[in-house]
Amino acid sequence: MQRFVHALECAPVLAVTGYVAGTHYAIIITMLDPKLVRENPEKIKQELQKRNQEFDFGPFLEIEKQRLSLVRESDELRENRNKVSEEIAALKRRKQDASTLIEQMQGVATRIKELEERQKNTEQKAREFLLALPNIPHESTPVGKDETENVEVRKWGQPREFDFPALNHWDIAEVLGIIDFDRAAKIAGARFAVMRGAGARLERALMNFMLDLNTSKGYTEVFPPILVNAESMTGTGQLPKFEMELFKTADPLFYLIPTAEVPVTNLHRQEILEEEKLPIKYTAYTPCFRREAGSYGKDTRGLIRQHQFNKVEMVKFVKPEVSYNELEALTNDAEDILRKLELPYRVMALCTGDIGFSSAKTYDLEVWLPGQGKYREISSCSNFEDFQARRADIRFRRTGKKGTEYVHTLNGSGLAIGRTVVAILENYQQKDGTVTIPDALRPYFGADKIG
RNA sequence: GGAGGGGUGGCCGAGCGGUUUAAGGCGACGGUCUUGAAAACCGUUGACCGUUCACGCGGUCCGGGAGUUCGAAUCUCCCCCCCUCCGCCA
Repeated sequence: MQRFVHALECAPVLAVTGYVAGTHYAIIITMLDPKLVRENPEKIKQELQKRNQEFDFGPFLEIEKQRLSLVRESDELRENRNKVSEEIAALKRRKQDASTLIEQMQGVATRIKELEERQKNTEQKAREFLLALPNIPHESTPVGKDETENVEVRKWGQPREFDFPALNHWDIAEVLGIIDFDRAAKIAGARFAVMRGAGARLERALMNFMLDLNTSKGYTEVFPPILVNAESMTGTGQLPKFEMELFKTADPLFYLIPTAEVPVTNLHRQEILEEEKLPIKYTAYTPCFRREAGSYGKDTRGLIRQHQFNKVEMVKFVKPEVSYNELEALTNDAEDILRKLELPYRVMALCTGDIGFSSAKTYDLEVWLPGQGKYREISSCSNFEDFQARRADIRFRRTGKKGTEYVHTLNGSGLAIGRTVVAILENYQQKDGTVTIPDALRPYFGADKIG
């Protein structure tokens, strides 16, 4: 029941296959800081144990030792080569014989090539190891083995008391004729829906409502491509591990985004941002596409788990020292949507055993669904710290300081539209089968009820 | 799909095998001059890896990859991206 927005990050850890993006520029594909891992293996190992995952750092450290000595040796040889090449150039300019030096350098060239080959080899191995390491949980992330040990942080709103049996959203929708699952199955397949009439309008009203609310808080609206290349999927961490969760096109190859996080975070891939531009805040509406492989039998009915769904996302690029304040603010912004819609919800701090691969801390927002008598995930707000930024190479420069640092990236749904439709239908259903529309949504919806 | 042009430092732009350790310009920063500013003049001006307590030193980077060579921004091959025109289509 927990997994929705971050289903991707929570898929079982697969073997890393040494994926190499078909790329026209080099991607930095480390995740945790290699130097940090090399120098504090015991500490990292302990931190990752909180996720119930064991890693053997021995082979990695051995490889790194080899790699560094190769780097040193080939750097020295190259230094020598550069110097001698200059001498050769000088001799030739004076029309003197340089054949002895040239002969010497032939051997050096061979040796350098050999070392480069071995260096590349060790780099690849080290990289594979680092790629498989998940992010280190933040100290405030509760330690726990799985979703049963997530911690409820706060609760808002009182679930409504019904004087009639509360229906599931698909039953409500059927009576109203606003969602057509059967015809969706005909034209596409299972896990698709046709929104119709007031249903389609509700979907559209929610998008606009959420985007307007987010932009009023300083988020810049973007409408990005929903097909992206392999580099972008690698930058945010969907590739190589979670390829099975993605839809893709055949020729040419593009990936359909599973969340707006992918194109929006990648907006600044391989950029160095100026300090005064931060924080950068984006909000984006996009359709999202997920294979939902491995979730057979889960939420097969209704709108909860679809191959295609709409979502409004929020993404932030911030300075490291403020990222946890920004996470609280981001979560509050997502909560604000639920409060304005007057939908009861609770906020869960995911425990170390349940947070996503790239996340250091995650809050899930769970909305009350009377039809199921349960709270269900409707938003997931995460701080990735520098984990994604390192991978996607997004840095910033402090004004007046030399050098660069990685930004911290955060994102959260605000909100998943389909699940918001579910929540409205179930929470606002009336005895006569109609559904009233929350006050805040009426200007967007253009009516005060459905039916 | 067809034809052509192009990818060089924050930006513009030269370079087409060895005084390029990437010319020159713009911008930015520091200084001189000035009551202050402008102008002028002088200087500085990236990223990454390794090494060092530090100053520094070394290496790599001219779209990406492979090759030729003692030596590649410069030559060869493959790939990617951008632009222009034609065709086709929304």
